Amino acid sequence: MSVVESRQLSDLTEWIIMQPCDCENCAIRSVALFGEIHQQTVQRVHDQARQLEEPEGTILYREGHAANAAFTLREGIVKLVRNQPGGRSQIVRLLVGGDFFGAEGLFGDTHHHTAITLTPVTLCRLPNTLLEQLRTDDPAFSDALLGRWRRALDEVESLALELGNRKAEERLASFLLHWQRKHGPQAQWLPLPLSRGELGELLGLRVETVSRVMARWKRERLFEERNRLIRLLDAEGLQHVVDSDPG
Amino acid sequence: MSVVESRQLSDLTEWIIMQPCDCENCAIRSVALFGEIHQQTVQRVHDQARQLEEPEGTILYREGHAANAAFTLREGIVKLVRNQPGGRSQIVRLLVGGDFFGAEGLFGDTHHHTAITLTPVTLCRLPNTLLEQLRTDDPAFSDALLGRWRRALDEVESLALELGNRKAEERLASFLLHWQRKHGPQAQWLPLPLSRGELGELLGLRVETVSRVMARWKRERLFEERNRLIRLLDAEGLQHVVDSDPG
DNA sequence: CGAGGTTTTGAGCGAATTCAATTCCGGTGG
DNA sequence: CCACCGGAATTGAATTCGCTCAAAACCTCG
Repeated sequence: MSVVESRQLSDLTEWIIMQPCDCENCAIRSVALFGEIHQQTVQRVHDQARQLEEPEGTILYREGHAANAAFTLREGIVKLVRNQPGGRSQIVRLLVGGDFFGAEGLFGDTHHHTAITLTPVTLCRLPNTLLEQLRTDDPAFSDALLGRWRRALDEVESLALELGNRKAEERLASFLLHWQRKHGPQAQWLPLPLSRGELGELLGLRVETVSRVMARWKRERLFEERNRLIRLLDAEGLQHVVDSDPG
Repeated sequence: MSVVESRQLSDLTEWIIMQPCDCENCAIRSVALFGEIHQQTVQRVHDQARQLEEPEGTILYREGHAANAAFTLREGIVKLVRNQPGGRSQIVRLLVGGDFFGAEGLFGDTHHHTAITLTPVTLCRLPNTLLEQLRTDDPAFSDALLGRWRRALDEVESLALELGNRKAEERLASFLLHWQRKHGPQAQWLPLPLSRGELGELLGLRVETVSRVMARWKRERLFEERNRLIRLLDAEGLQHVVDSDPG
């Protein structure tokens, strides 16, 4: 577990401090869910959606619990975790600004993951009632959803590819490069708010394995790390690790 | 590779023998894509969709190629494969009767997988033009698509869970039980049209590993196998293998 | 400073792969 | 009908990779 104690998103007091979502001037509107949609729809969202901020380590919802709302992530990073009966768990997706998640309620389902913030986040909460309205009233909304879902499927398939076909070092190198791309290739210092254990949960490895490899790579100056930021010093070299599979 | 030589779905001659899809009385309509949809929509599909039959080993489409049509699988089994630069590949999904796949064209994308038949199949081909019409005209169609996509996401996440957290025997046992469930718990003999190598491609294991485990299980009479059919003799025992993880 | 969590490092073990060889099996042609 | 062929399945031996167990070093925060 993290050093941060788990908070629950359930206090009534939370609701009082929540602000209406500033949809009109939302800086990330172009990448967020409602980029492609009617002004009228945006207005409706504005009325019903609520923006909230949460610290690191907050459980936004739990696997198996009723799905009363979906979220749009504006700022920060969230992990979606799926648990196994046996006590282990798998991070199935890392969410960054602009991502939409938690809409299982649209199908009358409970949540399929546990969503936990890895950094302080700001997000918009979209109640089920709103989602239902949008789906029935604005066909562009369904299309947007469809696109999101397809992209999510794509990402998880890539993850399965990694898990099934690559060995430890390749997975780690591949992840670092992927993370770099996700934050723009020009970015120097990337946030990496994942513990070694969490990297393991994502890549199907044990803490010790992750630690060993990353410690060595730091010694070999393939990358450096400060606080929870990393900088790739030799992307070339990392790419070489990925490609070095004798398959 | 399989003993079946790869056929391509491209001959013009194929088109001549294709029949209009019998959507009205389609036996699997309730489970197929258009179960929940207007009569008018069904009619339109009837006009434009074409039913076709293909033998085992047919490549329906290739990863990276233009996505001109999607398919509904009526009978048979299809694998969706994703390739790695390094030459390896991962089966990301096994499709059975009623499944819908290959709709990447809806987003202007090329196909994200290679689709290969594992048995003789009958399927309906839905050209992009039809898909576009349906999406814009019938909101229920988008909803149905959404549901399909969500279920697919769910399955792939489960696969990632297997690949990331379980060891060889657990994955195999888990797969056999899952396959049993998929064909109805009461079914005695299940088709298993996957070679050992293909099971490995699905579960992230080498041929030899799969063969060793399955050969042992046959000796221990956990299941039996004839032609390409299997019968689970001790589902209890297999479940125990799955649960035996010390995690 | 001390406590609790995280990271690192070491040693030994077990699991799965690799390489290599043999057996099995269905189909083909003599 | 049977020998033969090619691909798939099986089995063995050696190796490598990642895991487990254990302990030490490191933070960070109270």
